[in-house]
Amino acid sequence: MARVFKLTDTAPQTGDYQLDYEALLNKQQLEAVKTFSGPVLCIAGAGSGKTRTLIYRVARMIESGIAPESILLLTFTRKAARNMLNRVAALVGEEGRRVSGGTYHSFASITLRQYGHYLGLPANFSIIDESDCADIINLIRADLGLNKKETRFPQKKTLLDIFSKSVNREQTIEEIIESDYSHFSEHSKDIVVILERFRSYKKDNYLVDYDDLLVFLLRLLQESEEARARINQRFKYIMADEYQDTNGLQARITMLLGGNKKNIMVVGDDSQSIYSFRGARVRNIIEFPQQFDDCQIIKLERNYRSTSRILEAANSLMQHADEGFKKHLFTRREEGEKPAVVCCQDDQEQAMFVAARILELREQGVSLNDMAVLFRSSFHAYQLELELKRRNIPYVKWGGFKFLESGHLKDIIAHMRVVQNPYDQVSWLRILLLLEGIGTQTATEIFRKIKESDNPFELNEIKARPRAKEGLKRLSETLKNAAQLINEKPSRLLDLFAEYYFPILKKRFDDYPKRMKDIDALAMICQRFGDLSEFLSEIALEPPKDSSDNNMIVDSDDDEQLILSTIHSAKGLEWHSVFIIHALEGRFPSFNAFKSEEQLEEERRLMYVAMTRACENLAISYPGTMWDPVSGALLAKPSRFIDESGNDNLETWHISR
DNA sequence: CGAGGGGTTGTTTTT
DNA sequence: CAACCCCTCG
Repeated sequence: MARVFKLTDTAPQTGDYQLDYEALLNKQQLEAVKTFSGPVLCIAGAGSGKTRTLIYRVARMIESGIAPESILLLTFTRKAARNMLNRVAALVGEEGRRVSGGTYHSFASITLRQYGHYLGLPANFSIIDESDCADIINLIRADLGLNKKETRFPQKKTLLDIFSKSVNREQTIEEIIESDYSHFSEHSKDIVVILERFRSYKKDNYLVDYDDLLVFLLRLLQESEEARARINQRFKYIMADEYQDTNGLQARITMLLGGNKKNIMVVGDDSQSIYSFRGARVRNIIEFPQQFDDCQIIKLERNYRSTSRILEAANSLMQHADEGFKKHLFTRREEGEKPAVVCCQDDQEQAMFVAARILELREQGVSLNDMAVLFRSSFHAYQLELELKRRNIPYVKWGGFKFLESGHLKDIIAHMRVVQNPYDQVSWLRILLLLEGIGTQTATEIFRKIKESDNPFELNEIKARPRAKEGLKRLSETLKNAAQLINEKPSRLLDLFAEYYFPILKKRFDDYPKRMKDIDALAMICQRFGDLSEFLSEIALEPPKDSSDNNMIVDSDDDEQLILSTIHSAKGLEWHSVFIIHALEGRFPSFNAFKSEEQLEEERRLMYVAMTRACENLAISYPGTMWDPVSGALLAKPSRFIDESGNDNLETWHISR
């Protein structure tokens, strides 16, 4: 009898672990945790303890003697990464902090600073965010005279969307225009010209945008064998979370990071893929195993989160979906209450219902922190926000609004950028336009002079109208002072500019006290950084957008707060009680999704994500009728997803006044 | 050329 | 409720 001897390079499993993995995990979770080598696909249904599994896997690796630095954990948000590293540290101690991790974008940023020279990219490149890109595109468009066309020409934001889709979906500009923006097809030549100018602008100014980060990282791994070898040397175990939301570039990056050993574990759930609008491909996770001959597939189907009533409704919804991996979530939790379906008269009544029900639950002892209201798009919550304010219910809103996108903070940051890079055109224009007596013409003219000058902060000689003199002088003085502080902590610079900016703020905005508080909050964040360029690139990469990042943007005297969130931002989280509002055809599913079957599928998965956030209580509500100003239609049909969740699984509630 | 008023527009979702 | 466009006045 021949014996097949299986070679593994897994550390000895002698059982001398500090943690009792067998007792702490279920069978499937344990299997995922114990398998270190080779490719592994872990299909983790909603609430199945995915994060727990990842954390214990890292813990066990470290306990087995694997160097924490050689483990790379790629997650979707930096918040998730930080959260995970904290939990690992709580399990195995400080060693856990040495695990490498972050988003694909932040990983790209760090790696490119180190190895970018292999591509001819200088280490001090600046990362620019979306609105920076939009500003640059605006400059180019004006320069080309394309802003004064008789026929409708796409807005800067739309142009940026087209460029970004083209990168992330790996299609040509023409293809994107044809499929998504066919009404602009007559302009496709001009759009391509703008893209070319945009690219060379970024190259000349050492600017890198979000999409470039991925493109350059992939190129680095593909083209420089030396860089790839060094990176593979460093990272021996790759784990990627939320793999269903990766795009083609990210998938190839993951494969290349795996090197020859292919110690790659990807975790995700094809039913929760909700980012195809920015190029995510469910295919990545579905076809993952086919790229290897020895891929292990582990499914986590036991749900620990929701009551069985909620789970039944969610399962029923997904029976209408075109699923990749068949799975059926089950729970051993109690039955619980049926999810409620609440038909309200209109938007206003819905807001009143949600607010009143929240207060009722609050009376019953549910903390506001354990409740959340979820919606498809952030503006769906406007009415509710008014109602909550009226009733003094404290809340925080996630998604939509971005802290750093507000004008006053961008102004401050523009000043800091100019100190870092005195030839940054977009920032110069921005700060010059703030001055009295200076408009676009003068500002452009001044910048031309600055570009040729050896002493860019010397503005006193510049010719401008008399009323602009005073402002220019003050700006010039401040910038010269700032230049002295360039190697100090960036918060000193920020303080300097905050003082300089205050009179401008006061004149420009009536609500300046509120905006001043934002600037203070930014100063708070800034204190964490020791170096100007570090601050500027971090802030571009992950705009801190809510108080949950311990950024203290919200007054901390309310320790109990209700969460309002877009479903996208609610990913991975859970609450005792969840409200889903505006479940109305045209809102959710959104009008924009009626165009194609795939987009409707994605809306359904979005509803699935929303429903599975709830542990005990779920209420789905909709206004009976509502006027939609965009389409000019009267929306009056409840969302198809309510029916699909199964009438037997739901309980209808009526409102009485 | 700049400032300020007024009207219009159109809003998915995020790194 | 923005951001944007267009207009008029100084």
